[in-house]
Amino acid sequence: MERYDPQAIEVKWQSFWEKEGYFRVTEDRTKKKYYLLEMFPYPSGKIHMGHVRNYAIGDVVARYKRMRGFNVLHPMGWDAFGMPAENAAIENNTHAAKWTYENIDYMRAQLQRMGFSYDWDRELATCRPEYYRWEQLVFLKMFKKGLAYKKKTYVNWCELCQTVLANEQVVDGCCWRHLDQDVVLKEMDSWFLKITDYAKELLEYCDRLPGWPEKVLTMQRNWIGESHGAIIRFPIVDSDHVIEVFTTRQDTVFGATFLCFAPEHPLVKELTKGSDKAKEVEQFVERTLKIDTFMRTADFTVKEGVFTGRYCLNPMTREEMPIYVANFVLYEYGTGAIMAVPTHDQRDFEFAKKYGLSLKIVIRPADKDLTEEGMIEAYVDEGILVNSGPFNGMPNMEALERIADYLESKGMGYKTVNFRLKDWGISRQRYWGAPIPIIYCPKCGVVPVPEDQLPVLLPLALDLKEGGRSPLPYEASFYETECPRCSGPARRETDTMDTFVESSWYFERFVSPRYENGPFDKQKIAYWMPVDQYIGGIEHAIMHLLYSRFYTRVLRDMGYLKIDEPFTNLLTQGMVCKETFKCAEHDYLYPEEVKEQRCIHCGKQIKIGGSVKMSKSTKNVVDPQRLIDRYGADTVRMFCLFASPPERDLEWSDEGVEGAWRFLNRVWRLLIENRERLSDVKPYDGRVALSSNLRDVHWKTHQTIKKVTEDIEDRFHFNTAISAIMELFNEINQFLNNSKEISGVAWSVLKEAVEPMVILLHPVVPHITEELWEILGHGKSLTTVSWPTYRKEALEKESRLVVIQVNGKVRSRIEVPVSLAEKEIQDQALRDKRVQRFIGDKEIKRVIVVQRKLVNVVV
RNA sequence: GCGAGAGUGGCGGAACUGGCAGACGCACUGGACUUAGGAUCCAGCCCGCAUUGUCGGAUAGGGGUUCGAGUCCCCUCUCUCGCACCA
Repeated sequence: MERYDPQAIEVKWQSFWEKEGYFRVTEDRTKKKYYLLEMFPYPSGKIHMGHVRNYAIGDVVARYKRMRGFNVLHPMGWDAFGMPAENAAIENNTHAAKWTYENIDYMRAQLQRMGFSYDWDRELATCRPEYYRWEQLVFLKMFKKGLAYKKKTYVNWCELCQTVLANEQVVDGCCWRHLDQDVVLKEMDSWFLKITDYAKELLEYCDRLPGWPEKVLTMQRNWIGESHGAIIRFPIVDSDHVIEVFTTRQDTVFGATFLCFAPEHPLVKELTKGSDKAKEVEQFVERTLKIDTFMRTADFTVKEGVFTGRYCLNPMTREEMPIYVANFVLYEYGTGAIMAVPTHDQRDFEFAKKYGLSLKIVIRPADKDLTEEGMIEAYVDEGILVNSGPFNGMPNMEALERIADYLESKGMGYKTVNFRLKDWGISRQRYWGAPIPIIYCPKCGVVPVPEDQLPVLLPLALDLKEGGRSPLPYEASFYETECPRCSGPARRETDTMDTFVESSWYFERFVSPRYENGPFDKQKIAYWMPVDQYIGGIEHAIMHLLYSRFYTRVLRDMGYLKIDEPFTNLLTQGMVCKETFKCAEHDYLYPEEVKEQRCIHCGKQIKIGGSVKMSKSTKNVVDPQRLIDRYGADTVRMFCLFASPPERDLEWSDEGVEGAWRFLNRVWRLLIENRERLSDVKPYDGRVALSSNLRDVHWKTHQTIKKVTEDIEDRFHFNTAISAIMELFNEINQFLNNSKEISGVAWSVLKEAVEPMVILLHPVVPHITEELWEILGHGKSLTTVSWPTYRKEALEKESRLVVIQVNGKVRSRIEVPVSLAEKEIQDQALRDKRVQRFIGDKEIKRVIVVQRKLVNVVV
């Protein structure tokens, strides 16, 4: 008998599909389009299990939709700019570009070996000028519309490296390359994209994305963080300055007794300049800024601050309020300053207690009395206004509105909506990224590179400087240029763009990846966009998806496309996890470093850790390549899909892979052993009456088609779809094993079961099914075969099992005809011997009958 | 810390709308076949039992709603993801 030889079969069909060009698509108006996209990978070296899982999920959907008659766009490309290339260049003494392109070649071959049905003609890499030139163009257009602007910001800086550090390069407040070197915050001029202009729309459209998981939408809503409130102006004593604060509690303004600045606030320096407080304040600011923001502002962190020596006036009471700098105030949120109402805000209360600042109650609860002296925490609930001049006696919810109106009428402030969302900082002081197309001219200032001079090429003949510094600011041939306006000597921007910019529009470039007259061909974009189904890791739930939604709107407002949202449906898949091995001496160990629960280096007993996301740092990775070599791509695909539903984390199990392998072998054997008989008959057509065994096979066949179709179509639960196919297989197999002689009718029923089984399996394990389909005597490739449909008549059964409970506990089961009336079922249930035993002589209080399912007798 | 999720046998998971808890697979145990088995086939497999019963208990822990809760509500615990320069 022919053995199942996945290596031979898989390569055979991969080259067949490629030769026939089955997955290359063009705009075909006779078919419904379906744009399926998985998040493109960063070319880090070789594919990992996370990729395999993500793309296996996508490939099932792509192949399924094709079989349902859709014109499926399924592209793949590379998110090719980024920091790991720079790190690898330093470590391996190579060039970021060389490293990246080699990785791409290797990983492309791996993806092809997995049999994913991509249209490879559309492949793109974001590090190619043909790609990033359009990003530069869009940047220029954004600059001209005021959507790209520069402002000061703070970055992590290592004095030894003389470079900016990414958050992940900061370890416990120190540089990752110099663990004894404190990271300092350095002020820097950076480019920002004005995503806040779209905050309102991005928020509102969260309600119009029914195809997205609710948890992702909730996270996005919270991230955007809309809050309604007011800006209130506090004039500074002995100064022309007015401090604006944002508050959602303008109802408490009469109780504001001091004011706090965020440490970064520029007015802090100005107000203390030359005063005796200057030094103390500066030291506090410096100390505070070293602590990262979320530790600094955590609830449990002690509220700290320093008095600036200056005062401002409460615009309502005209009383003087001391001005502080406080650790819990965020510069990035609101105006970077707050009015402190210690009686009605817990943080303000703690701060006031610590520094002996005055308290003034302005809201009184209905049910109890409050006194300033007796307060042990802030009163933050609703109540009636007191000590608030004309607003006394007003419920605070009403006062919110009325006080805002009053402030507005007196010019002391205005109602406003504030968002937590900040503008998107895109400047990176890095080499391996897309250059920002701006020129600085001593005479003309900030000048955009003329569009006809694009792209600003990233010079490839450069190496990273000491400490990983970008060579761009040191490379005269790059930065020296002439001003496009005055032709005088000028300097290029040497910052590159955040790689999130590339991934914010690649899905739009895929519709016309070689188009040379603009970022995309409008006709094609009109046909393909939006993406019907986007699939990727849950870790991108906020930033990547929000940036993409923003960027798509920017392109819309520039007239490039007419859609609002890029992704109609979203599937967020969980991580691939595995247990870890840890040795007391040698830290994390690879599985091959463990022998009989001991470390092979020192012989110490190892500790088996809980299952966490596969990663190099915890050494719990499984290399997909090894599995492909051993079992073939089909087995790997099957395991990834079978082990858990996509949105949950996947628990890695080598034994589970073995199980998938065995199942494919069983399917293979069943067909090979019966190939002659199966190819000789026609599938059962429903005309001849069947014996009960055969009727079960027939029923199971149609039941399985229904179940698998619904599992894939409605909820992407491939694990249960595969289970259902396994059940059908078991049914067929058992029939074959239990029958001494198999009639012609039986063979036809078996064929009616086996063929859909092969087709249903095809999206999951495309190679083996193609081979089996051929063995069954079919000429055409399975990729062109339609998805099977089930016959309703085949699913009808004449009787039904009804569960009988007494007081909610199952006590008996009866078979009843489907047509039996509710009353009849109830009677039959009550007559049941076992039920009677449990009822005994107790009184029947109530009987609940659920049609065709259950009877509950309450006694 | 804040925001969002998740928790079911030895393990991965199933139970989709509140209606038989544990489908399917793995591991394990016993048997068959075999020169051999890490191949294959058959059977068993949540826990408990001084009543082996279509008995009792059991879906992280505690409480509630309901004729009925893994599923809905409240509290607690644990784990995971995101937190704006990793992608």
